[in-house]
Amino acid sequence: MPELPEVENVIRSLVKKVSGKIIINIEIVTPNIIYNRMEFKDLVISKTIVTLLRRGKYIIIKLSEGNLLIHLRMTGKLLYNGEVNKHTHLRFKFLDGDYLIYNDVRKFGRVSYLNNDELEVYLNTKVGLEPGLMVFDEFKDKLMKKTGAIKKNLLDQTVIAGIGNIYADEILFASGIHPLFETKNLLESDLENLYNNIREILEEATIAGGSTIRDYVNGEGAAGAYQDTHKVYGKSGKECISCGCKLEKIKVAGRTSVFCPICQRIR
DNA sequence: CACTAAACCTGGGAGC
DNA sequence: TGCTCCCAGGTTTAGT
Repeated sequence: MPELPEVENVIRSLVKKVSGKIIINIEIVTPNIIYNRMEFKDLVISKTIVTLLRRGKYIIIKLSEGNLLIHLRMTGKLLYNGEVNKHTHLRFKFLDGDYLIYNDVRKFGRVSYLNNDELEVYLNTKVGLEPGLMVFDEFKDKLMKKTGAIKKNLLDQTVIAGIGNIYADEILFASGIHPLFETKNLLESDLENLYNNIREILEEATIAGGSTIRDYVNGEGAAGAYQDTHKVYGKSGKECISCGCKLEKIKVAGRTSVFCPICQRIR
């Protein structure tokens, strides 16, 4: 489900609500969701939530000691005082009676406890450039070290963090680049277009509350609106808004990719 | 080393 | 109505 704009909206919707809350109990319905499940309760109960941060698609809940690292994968949701149902796998109860639940239809998401050193090591090895903070030269250097198709490299979280299947397709369309275009053949002008579109599209999507295709809602249960702005994602067979020809669908790096064969020609 | 397929799961939609 | 098949905002691991 969630890519950078969605994860960012989860955090923005929750940070004021849960900061300062003291965790007094955790109901673990589905232990598989948690990595260090044996010690998890002992490590987390009685800690206070300091704040929420995002790195790529990861949610970091900073505690008075240590951190919760959460990845929502496809259908994970963090909900503040949300509805407990058969997809609720985790429930953090606070001293004041409020609570935070982790719901996930497909159970792909993961939650773990990491101390500050472990968190830093993990993020440094797994998570690449932050789109809103990266400068052009580091973006170019890191991307041009990769081989193969540009779409595969945009989805590589160790290069740029936070781009998923929706925004990769939207970014490539906005940049006029075919998803199978070889990264090594990108021109300087292509790189500039990509850099600008990555930042602009993710920022606009974040402001719109993210994209809700099916499941996504923020921490208060509110859907996003950016799906109304999508130009290619999920629109195979429809007309290109720019040239009017039919959008096509191919598989790249195992993911469905929609593009305009005229506006995104392989040069 | 690089790329692909399978695995992890459940549910919605299309087609029959 | 109901069954089967395909597909899904992601990542890791096993296999070629």
